[in-house]
Amino acid sequence: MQHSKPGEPQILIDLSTAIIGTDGGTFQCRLVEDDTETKTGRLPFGPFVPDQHRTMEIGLRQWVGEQVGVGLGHVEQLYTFADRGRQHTTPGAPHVVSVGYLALTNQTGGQTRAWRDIYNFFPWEDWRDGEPSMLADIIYPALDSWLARHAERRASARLAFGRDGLPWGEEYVLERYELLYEAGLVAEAFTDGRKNAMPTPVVPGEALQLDHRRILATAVGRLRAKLKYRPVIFDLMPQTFTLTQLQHTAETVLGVTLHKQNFRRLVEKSGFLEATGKMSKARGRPAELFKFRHQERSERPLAGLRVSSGRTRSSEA
Amino acid sequence: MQHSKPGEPQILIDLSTAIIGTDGGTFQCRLVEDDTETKTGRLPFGPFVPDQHRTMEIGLRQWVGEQVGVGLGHVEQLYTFADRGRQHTTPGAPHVVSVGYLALTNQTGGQTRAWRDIYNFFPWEDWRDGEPSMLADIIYPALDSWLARHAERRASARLAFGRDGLPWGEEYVLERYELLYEAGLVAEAFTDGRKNAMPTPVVPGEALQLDHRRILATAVGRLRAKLKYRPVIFDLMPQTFTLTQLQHTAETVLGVTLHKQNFRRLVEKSGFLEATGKMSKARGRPAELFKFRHQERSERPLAGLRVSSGRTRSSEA
DNA sequence: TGGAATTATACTCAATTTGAGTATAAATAA
DNA sequence: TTATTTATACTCAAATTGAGTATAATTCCA
Repeated sequence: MQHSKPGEPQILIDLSTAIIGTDGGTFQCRLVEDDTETKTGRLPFGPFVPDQHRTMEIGLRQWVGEQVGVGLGHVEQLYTFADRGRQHTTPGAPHVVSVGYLALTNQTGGQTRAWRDIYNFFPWEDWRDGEPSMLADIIYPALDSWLARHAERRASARLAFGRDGLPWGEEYVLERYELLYEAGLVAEAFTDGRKNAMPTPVVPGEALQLDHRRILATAVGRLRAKLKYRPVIFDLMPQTFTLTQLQHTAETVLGVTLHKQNFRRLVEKSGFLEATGKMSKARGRPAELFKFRHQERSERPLAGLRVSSGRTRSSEA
Repeated sequence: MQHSKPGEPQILIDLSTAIIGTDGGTFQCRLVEDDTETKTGRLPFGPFVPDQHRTMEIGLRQWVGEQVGVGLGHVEQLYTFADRGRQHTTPGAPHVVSVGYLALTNQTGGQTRAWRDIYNFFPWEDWRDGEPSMLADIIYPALDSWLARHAERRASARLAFGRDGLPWGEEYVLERYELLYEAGLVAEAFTDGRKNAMPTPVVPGEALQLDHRRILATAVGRLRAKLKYRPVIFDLMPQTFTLTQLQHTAETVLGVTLHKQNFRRLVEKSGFLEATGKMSKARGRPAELFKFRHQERSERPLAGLRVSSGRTRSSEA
């Protein structure tokens, strides 16, 4: 069990963070604008330097602090990606492993253009107006022709995309992206030099540098799953908010619409909310402003936020 | 964003795997016997060598294959640990980061003594005979005296150990172990040189080398959580099994007892089981032998295996 | 040989949770 | 002052869950 011999290429670890927030119905991720030749964006990231950073999370906070100026709420490690051929591809260079993190913030911002709508990168994930037509029009035909040659992936595709009567599971974001990558239908498959990749991406959706779209997919999938059993949604909210604002945030993250009255019932009995007595002023009847009870955070697992979808936005009109 | 400069110590990545199985009511983990000076065991592990291993999972399978001879079912990456002071502590040596994996097997074995009962390492996690008395006798007093000096960890401790009327959440295995470590009550805290650590471990439970008990705690916590929403339990079962055997496996993993009739109902309607028509022969009335329907694996998320505990073993008598 | 003990399985029933509404209240906009 | 918009309260049936009771099919052993 020798470790590495002198001649072997070094391993470097990159910490890459998907900083996620919402802003009035848009689902945002903080990107860093690079002046590289490629026009694609990237996540804030930087090397993990063990001598300077006692833990990876400390390193992450340093890079985020240097590259981005937002306060972070919940921070969580996602996954460590090390597949050859999906990171830096310069031959002979040290091998780079990336450790992906998810960080939540309630400070998304208009000030810079660095906040991008996450559904730009995964347009098939937004079902708030019903099933995106690109699924039936573009994705399913392309996927099916690939599945014809790769029958062993059929079951995964059924589950991931909820086909043949299976339900769409909003948390399978990574599984869907990975299938599209394997099938050669997204831009990164071509960039990474996969044999079956199409030179022009078949599926709509903007690419990111390196494996950052994969990390972002992992982040979104994890966040969607976590929303259902932990009170992380409050890290995306301002100090006080109405129940409708809270619901819109949940809908934005999950990419589906929810039944209003049932959402109310769920969230009210969860015990996480405290009425402030103040009222919001907007168009219709004013709504009560609530705030998150911090003491409760660690007590209850927030059983709820089960997805029981309401009507879609379009059918609501 | 320079990567590493020439003089900096190298980073090495270790792949460490908790191989978990069950055998007639015992919850087992495969350890490797080392002839080091310490008498503590370790998980199978080895370095990740990017030039030889296209992915980390390939590397893992190589190390497991070389050190252990079992077939693996479900394999899943757990977490990447890099805290300074909790891995190899030789000063000046390259910094080692460990990527922990969980692997399930149905081939645990009497042949070697390398299979150890997981509850040896976490005796407070086994509630099948009711709440272990060491909690009230040893752990809570010691923890409380530490919490008196660390009020900021009070809320985490309440949640992790289910105190003041909160329920015991069987999946918080890692959170409990980490609190005991932070409080200096387990052997590794002393080995790692934490200031508040007791020279003799206060809390019962065998230690492992390096941070392997932490990785094992992560594995058990993840497995317990996953059991409730994915059909991973079948990776621990032999080809055919009775419903009671299945229930015993679930109870062994979760560390609690379950209500028999309701467990039946849950698992029968899940659609994962196929009756074989054969019968088991044992003491009482023969039970039907079932097998896992592989085609179903990817279809249903196995909503169930909610923990609704039955009577404890002791009160059953 | 014939209970007693042991284990498996079927079925019941009340309490709770969920899904999908209807009804009504309190504002603004025209 | 009436339509529109949004918020909130309440209802009701279906499904799920928690906790049993009842009964069937074996082996153990006196």
